[in-house]
Amino acid sequence: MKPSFIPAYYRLAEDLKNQIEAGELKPGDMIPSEAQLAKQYGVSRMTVRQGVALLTQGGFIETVQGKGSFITKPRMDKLLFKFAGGSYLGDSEKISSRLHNVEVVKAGAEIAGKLKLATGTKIIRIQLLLATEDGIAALDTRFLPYVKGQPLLEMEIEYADFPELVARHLELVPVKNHFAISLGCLTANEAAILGEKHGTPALCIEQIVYAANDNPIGWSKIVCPNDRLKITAVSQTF
Amino acid sequence: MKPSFIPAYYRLAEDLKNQIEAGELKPGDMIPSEAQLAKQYGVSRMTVRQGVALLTQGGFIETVQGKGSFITKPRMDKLLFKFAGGSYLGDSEKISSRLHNVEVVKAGAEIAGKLKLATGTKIIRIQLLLATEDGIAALDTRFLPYVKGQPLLEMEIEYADFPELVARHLELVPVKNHFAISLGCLTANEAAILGEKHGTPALCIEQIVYAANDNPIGWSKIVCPNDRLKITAVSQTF
DNA sequence: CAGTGGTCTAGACCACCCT
DNA sequence: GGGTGGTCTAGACCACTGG
Repeated sequence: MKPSFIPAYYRLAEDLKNQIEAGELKPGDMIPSEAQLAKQYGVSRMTVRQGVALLTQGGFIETVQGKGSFITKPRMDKLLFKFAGGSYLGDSEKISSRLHNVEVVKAGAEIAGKLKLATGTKIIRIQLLLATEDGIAALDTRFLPYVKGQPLLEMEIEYADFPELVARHLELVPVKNHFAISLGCLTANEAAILGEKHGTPALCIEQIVYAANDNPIGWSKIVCPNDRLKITAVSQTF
Repeated sequence: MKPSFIPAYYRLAEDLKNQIEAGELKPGDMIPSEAQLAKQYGVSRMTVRQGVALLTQGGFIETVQGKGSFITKPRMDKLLFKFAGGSYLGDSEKISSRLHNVEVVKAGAEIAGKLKLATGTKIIRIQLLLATEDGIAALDTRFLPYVKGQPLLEMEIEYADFPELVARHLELVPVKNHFAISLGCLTANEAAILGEKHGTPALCIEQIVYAANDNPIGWSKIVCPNDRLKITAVSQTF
């Protein structure tokens, strides 16, 4: 309120956070009550609550009505993966993508199922080659419904995120992105492009983009038969 | 304020959220100003702000000082993976783990490096076999520093999360968990246990648990030479 | 300049928890 | 009951944005 370059609630939150990180307050401990903090810092209770809310958001404390606010144990079971760029590949890695081909094809049973379309429906297949400094790392095959009179620009394909690309082509807003990572085998087509044998084991990263109402609007599968792709994540406390 | 089973700020947030989800408010649109909403709902501005804060937290809007609050595009590049149970395996899958062996061994160069210990330091190696209904799926090999006079109970090993186990053994608080997923090959030891050949390609899930000051206190490596393990995630909007 | 969000107050009443 | 957090008010002043 008075003279302070930073908000009072922020100072309060930082103070408590420092106490937690210094170990003065341990998991399970209760922080001072809002009334106490208000008195101690000479601010109103609403201001205290604003500071406490920050800590709650940051996952440092949990508040329980009628009891108090308590220091939490860091959670280790929620992991945040951040994907970047058109290729959705991990973190700090330097990965470049190159367009391999674009074709309009008829949906096979598998793809038709994933995109909830009838078998044989025209769809667009885009294939990108992903490379690190060590050479070609993986193949990204993407499918999206074919929309008549909606040309795809090469520029768009190479530089847009997949959800972004799908959204632009279909003029829809993507709302959900589902990922699955597993060990799989190269299909004949994939093997041919990558210069490997059909059936070679590979890291598979599957991605389905949904619009509203759980309507699938795009499918992507990255296959990597080598160790050049690495997906990393750090636990998050919420 | 008056009689309402649900808080006023919550009603306000729900109203706006519904308008967004119904498409009445599109990405980029500005929501009514706080003053307008206060008047419209007959509540004070602080109450409005509380509701707006909810939407901000939920990732539905972004507020810009001096301009207003605007509907955001859903983010697709942040993915939340949830791991469950001692085996850290994906989602809805039914996976059971069975203790294979526990030994005190001397750290080789690789493990010593990961845990920032001197080569040859005594460490505990725990190996768990993971199985689905279809059979054995993977091998989880865990390493943690050996602490004299701190026995490990089998119960603990089988049922605790790895970070939890490490924490209990070392009497430290784990604060960070780093994951890396890639394609690797079975070591001779892993292959022998799993009944596969040395060098067989496998899905590798590496996990390092850190305490304060980026001090590594545990390392785990899951190897899966088949397709029975699947890691899934859904995009999160923050 | 007017309009917006950002911070803050000094109270109030309520719902919940414990003893 | 007394203590806790949860909600809410009716103002105030500030900082930032835009025309």
